[in-house]
Amino acid sequence: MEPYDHKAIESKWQKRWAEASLYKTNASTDKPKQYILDMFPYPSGEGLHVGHPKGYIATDIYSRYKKMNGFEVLHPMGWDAFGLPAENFAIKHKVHPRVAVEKNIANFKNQLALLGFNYDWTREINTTDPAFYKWTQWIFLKLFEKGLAHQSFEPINWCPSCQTGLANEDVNADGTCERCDSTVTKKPMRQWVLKITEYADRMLQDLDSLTEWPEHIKEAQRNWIGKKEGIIVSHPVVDQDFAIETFSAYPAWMYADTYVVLAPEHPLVPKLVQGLETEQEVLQFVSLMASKTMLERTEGKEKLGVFTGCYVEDPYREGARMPVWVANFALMNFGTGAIRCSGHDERDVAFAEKYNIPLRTVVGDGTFVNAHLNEGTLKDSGPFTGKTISPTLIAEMVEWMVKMGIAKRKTSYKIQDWVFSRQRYWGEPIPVIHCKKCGVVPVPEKDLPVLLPDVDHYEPTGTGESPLAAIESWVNVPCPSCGGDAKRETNTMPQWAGSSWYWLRFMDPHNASELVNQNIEKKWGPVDVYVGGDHAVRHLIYARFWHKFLYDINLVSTLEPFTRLEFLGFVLAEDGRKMSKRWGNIINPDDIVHSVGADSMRVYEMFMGPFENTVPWSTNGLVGSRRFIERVLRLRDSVRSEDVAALETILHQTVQKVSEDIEKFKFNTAVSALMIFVNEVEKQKTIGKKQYDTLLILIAPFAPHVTEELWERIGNHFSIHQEMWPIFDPAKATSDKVEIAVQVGGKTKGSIRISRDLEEGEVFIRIKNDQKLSKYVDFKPKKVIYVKNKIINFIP
RNA sequence: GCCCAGGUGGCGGAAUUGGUAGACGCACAGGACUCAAAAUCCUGCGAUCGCAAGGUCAUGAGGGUUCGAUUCCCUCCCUGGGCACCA
Repeated sequence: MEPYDHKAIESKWQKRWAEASLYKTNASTDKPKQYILDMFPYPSGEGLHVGHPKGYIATDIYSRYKKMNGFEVLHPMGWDAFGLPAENFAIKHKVHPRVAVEKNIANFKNQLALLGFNYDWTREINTTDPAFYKWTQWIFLKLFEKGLAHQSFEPINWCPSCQTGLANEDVNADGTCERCDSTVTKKPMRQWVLKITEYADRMLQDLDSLTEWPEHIKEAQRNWIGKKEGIIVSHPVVDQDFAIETFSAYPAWMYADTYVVLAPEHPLVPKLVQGLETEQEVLQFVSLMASKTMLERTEGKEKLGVFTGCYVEDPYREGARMPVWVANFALMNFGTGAIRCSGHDERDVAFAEKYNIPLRTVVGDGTFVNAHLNEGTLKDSGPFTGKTISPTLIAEMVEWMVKMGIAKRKTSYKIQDWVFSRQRYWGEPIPVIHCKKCGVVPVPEKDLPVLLPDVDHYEPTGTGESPLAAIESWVNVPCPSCGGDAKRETNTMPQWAGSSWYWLRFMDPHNASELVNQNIEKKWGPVDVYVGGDHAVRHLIYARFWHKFLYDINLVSTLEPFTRLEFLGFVLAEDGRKMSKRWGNIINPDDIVHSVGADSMRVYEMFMGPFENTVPWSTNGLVGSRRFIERVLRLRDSVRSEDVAALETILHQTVQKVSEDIEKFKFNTAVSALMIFVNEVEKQKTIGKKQYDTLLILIAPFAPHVTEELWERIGNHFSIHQEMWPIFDPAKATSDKVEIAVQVGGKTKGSIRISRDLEEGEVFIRIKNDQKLSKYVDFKPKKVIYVKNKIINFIP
């Protein structure tokens, strides 16, 4: 065998493929389409580590497989390059973000090129390209036009280190910034907000239609949307002419409530305490809470509150008055910001005991019963006394409350509107103009894109203004409406803007006049398989939101952007930790390609384990994949012109297994099936030419270079990647002999090789005649259980 | 606390309309080839008792259903992920 010179082979074929434009998508064909997409990368300055290409390898294999099965495949790649990481990198290294991004993209492309991917690079896109972000801005204007983008002045999440406002999705569960881990504070400021909440219900409901999405992703999105159905109850304030509305999700327990709690920022608090002797104390408490982050405010789950001195009427119990408190645990952004509290909630009980507020219970004998259980028989509950809580009863109670005018049905969501402006340089300028006379005026479509101007200082200002505000020549413009003096919006869009619609651009990347040509969208959309990790909530929520909006304005033809989602598991370092500069355990794919070749790396990453599992890198395992390829190379010396009959069955089985496994993204077992076949060929010592061709085609998506080389060496025509995928014959994939287990009383005693589909009596005779097995059946069985081609079990 | 996904050899993992647990690969051990080493090839490799034939135990733990359970049911433990003072 000639030595396996992976470097020569890989560079030779990468060049040939490029010269032949082998991977260019043919847009005008009658073939069925497949749109196979990776979550496009953020071109960071660190470059790729071996974990990054895992998903790209999978989509590469899948799209090669689909092409060989007669599909026209759209498999593009692009760059998500706006946002904080590029900007922070640029500030740190004192280069313009544009320059840094260009350099990083070039580096990423070189690294990807080494792995032999079949991307159609003629469709490459970049979110920071004005030709691209023109349309990102255009979508914003449409959102604005439809009332889904508006300015807000509510306090928002503010990262003091990144010096910008953040969306809820950008804040970790522990209240830190997702990018830099600084503690996020609240800051009141003007910001642009997208009304994603208007789509919350549809995004929740349509999750059920996404049958090819992993359950855990859908569950994460359900949690994030956080829909809760409940009721709103209005409580007239005693001796006042206004009322407080509370939200409750457990209507069966309303008769147990004895007091009401308001969130510190509830707008009625100042009005409620105005002129009362409690005013000072309450307002002090409110401003103390306002100065704290949510995390600090609820630290240690300690319950803090203050009595307003006011009471409200309880519409459930005539004459009953409920004291009104302000407390740290009530949240303004859920329900109405006001709650009824009872003796059936641990938190409410703890608070009441601390401040000596009387409690009531409506279920049980005084020992604590949690309302969340929705179980038990009601007492002291007006017309419902004596009834047992059930879904039917709850529905009945709500209906009665509505009829009596006590309550209204209300749905509350955890998801918040999307804070869409950033006070940073490296993002799409928000295309609006502020005019003293006309107010907010959208930039006319003909003036798009609003180019991001060059600026001397792109560091964040920290003043709540973006660095763009300092460029007077850019900021000052005539109002498009009245022609008077006006100023441009200086906030930019968040990193997630461009990635919220980019899959549409790939379909039609050079179209200057439309966001998407609808004929082309109907041809390619939606994405058939979308592959990536991370972003279970953010990117996938935002993308679904924009896609639904684009559907509503008749630009796309489907309700969902991604039919099937494959979520990948990461590659850990060999030491089991995350690959990170900090640990010094990063493995660079360039080094692996250099030492064992791209093909070995590709095979190994697919063989490591199930695609969705997070698995540590193993250099030993990598060597195993290299050995497999070397064995395939060596097999070439065993090729003869006639097919080997003894290999036919297993070859058909292998074709079947590999096809089914690629289809299901079970690449690890596909590789294993290929190894089993190669083992068998080695046992037979010989393989037919056509059989070897078939084997090479099966391996081609996994190891495209070496199979192309062998394809040529064995005298076939360029290119193996344009061959048709082999079809298996189900009849030939089953052998006529089977090995079945012989059991006595359910315990396996041995096995016997017999003809397929043999009758029970025949099997019994074979076992009787078998030297080893006959001794196990020298009794008269009470019962015999025979499962054809599987087991025979003799019950004594 | 609630929800989701998992728990199988020294390691990654395979097998589920219930039917021989540990495929495939790695690591390890022994052997062949070699002056030697690497590479390659052959053999072994869950635990335990046994010279062997063979037996017993074993898929997080404990119960259950079944001729038969990694697979189905119940209770519990652990790991990873999402949500969480959410009314």
